[in-house]
Amino acid sequence: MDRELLLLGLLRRSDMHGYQLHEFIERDLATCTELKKPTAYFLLDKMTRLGWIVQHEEREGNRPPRRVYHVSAAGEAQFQQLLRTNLSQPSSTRFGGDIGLIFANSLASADVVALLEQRRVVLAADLAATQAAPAHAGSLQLVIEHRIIHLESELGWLDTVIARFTASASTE
Amino acid sequence: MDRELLLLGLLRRSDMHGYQLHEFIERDLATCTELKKPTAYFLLDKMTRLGWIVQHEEREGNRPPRRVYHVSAAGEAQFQQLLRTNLSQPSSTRFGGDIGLIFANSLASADVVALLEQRRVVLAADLAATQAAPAHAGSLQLVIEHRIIHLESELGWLDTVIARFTASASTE
DNA sequence: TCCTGACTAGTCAATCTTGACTAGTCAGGA
DNA sequence: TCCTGACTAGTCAAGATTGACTAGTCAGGA
Repeated sequence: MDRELLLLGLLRRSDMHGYQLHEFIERDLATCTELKKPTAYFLLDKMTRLGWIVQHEEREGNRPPRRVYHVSAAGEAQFQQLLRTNLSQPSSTRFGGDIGLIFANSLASADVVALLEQRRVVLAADLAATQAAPAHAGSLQLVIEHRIIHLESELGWLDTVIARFTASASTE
Repeated sequence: MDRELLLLGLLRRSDMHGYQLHEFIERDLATCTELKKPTAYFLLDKMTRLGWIVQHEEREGNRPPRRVYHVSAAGEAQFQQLLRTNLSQPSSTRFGGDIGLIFANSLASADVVALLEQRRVVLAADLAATQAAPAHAGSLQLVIEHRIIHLESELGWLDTVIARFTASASTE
């Protein structure tokens, strides 16, 4: 339901059409969520069926008409509900990268170390890029900081993992 | 592809049937991944089509026959490939819980604080439960530790967020 | 003027995921 | 013996997600 919350929250600020929503999310919110174009349209259609938003055609110049979405009263109520749920419940995170570690003993420890070093480089670059990002206004600042803290934590953990495999590589 | 890696990795250890795989994942690997029953069967069918695994019927007593899966040579190669990719590339994490924070200014700061306190309680309980888990053997130990470190980091971050909203609540 | 490449706006088919269901087996009590 | 509830094994249809595609607009150069 996070994506529905996101769309409602953006539409609540100002009416938009689908493409505009998608662009905004890909450009400005890429750090905290992903929302492909067809998914955005799918969700907008679903929310229209549920009566959370209403759409109307709009025509600008001689460009083809666009569907502009507007949050209804029911949608506003839903937004409040979704927002409270989102804030009060932690979203459980699963680390796909841990699955490889479960099977790491299929490889020589030296190989595992080499592969994890690669992972480390990408992670460190991601952290550096996030830290270098310009200080954003208000609410997005929290998201950026969250990301930085998370990536720092990941790097620290990864280093302990690498250290362990390095140790076992020397005794093989 | 993480789920394919997981299934291949488990089947490589010993042949299993679908239900058995699902049970094992739900019971022992719930901390690091989720894999619903129909998804497991879907992926097993797909991997069979791709030639990564082969299935054969097996009958025990007068129970209904079961399909037992076995990793083929092509599947073994694929496993190595997927494992190396998984280890060398960090899996980018998205925090659905951050979406609510983007719109937190729609609520009174005092309300946000109350909601985040709830989130904190659940998170702390999760951490306590994970720390209390019995020390697992070898590779799963890494996953548990990862989870603990992550949850500690999340709690620390959440506390700074709560502090900020508490501060702004007092000036409203 | 005409062409090219970029931008806008959205659709489609294929794939993936899941809640709810079916259907057989078995152990233990009434 | 018969019934109930739990376990085993898997299916189905509905819903969600995405890569690849379509089709119109527009600016700028040849």
